[in-house]
Amino acid sequence: MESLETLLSVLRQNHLKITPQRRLILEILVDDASHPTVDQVYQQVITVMPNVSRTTVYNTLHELVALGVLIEVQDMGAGGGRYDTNASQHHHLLCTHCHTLLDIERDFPELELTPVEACGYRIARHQVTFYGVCPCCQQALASQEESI
Amino acid sequence: MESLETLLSVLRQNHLKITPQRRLILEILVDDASHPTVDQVYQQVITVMPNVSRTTVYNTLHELVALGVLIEVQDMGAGGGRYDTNASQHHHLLCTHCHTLLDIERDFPELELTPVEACGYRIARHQVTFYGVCPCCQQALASQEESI
DNA sequence: GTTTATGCAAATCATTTGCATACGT
DNA sequence: ACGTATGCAAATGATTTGCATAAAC
Repeated sequence: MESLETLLSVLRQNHLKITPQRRLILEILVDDASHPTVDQVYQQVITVMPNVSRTTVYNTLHELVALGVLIEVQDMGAGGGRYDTNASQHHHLLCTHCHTLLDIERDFPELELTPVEACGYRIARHQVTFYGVCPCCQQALASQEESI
Repeated sequence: MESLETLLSVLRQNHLKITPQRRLILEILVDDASHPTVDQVYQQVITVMPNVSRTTVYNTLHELVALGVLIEVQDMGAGGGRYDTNASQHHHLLCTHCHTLLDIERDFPELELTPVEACGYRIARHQVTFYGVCPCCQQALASQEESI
């Protein structure tokens, strides 16, 4: 996880202005490891600065993705993309029912494509997503079946 | 890849009616391994049956996903989900610039989470996505830098 | 002082919903 | 005949865009 100072210095290096809104959004992202959606970030933002617009949240998140310090995570089934400040190589475990997303901090260095498989692509990284049902939803599904 | 007959029999087994629209959508999916978007399927559909509505395409794709014969594929950056008839275990190689998506037919059976890592999740499958830049976009990016 | 960011409102794009009609079984 | 699927139009929801004002450098 990046520190707030690291993120701020990335902004400075790229000649982006450090506004109170951006600083707040960065603080939220650093503190929130739960892969928040744009709206979840926005809701946290307006509890502190009620006048910040969604546009600013979108702008800032897009800039951070372009700078490579934020990663966009896909969550099919739940509307809207999610964001992850953890730019280090890590992987995901997704509950296909409630869409809870856990980080898997282990690396899988053995995952390499052969040159033939890579088809000339210059490969930058890889991401593993495990799909399953979390303990909560296992219970919910079990009791659902009982009631049939 | 499933054959058209296999898909039709899945529909029959689930008491879904075989309408001309559904049959056409299935034919298109079987023939198109390029992970089409909903809209790309729709565009192909209306070249043959111009009156088919987007609603019907959405309905059919959702039903096929529910039946497990279609898989929804993530593609961040390009608007709209994409669909993959190849229900077998396989992985993806995505160009982060043009969003071309290739199938990697190799399996990675060594990818297993320890019980501790799985946190009680009942894991059903895993999916590896390699991110990189395709040969086309490598050229485009290189000539872009020259012109600076 | 210059450049960039913000916030608003309107526009856009993908997807969903409600419902009357048409069709497959 | 029955029940489901279709197609339309309208609703929704997320994201993007244009632009005048405000703020950071």
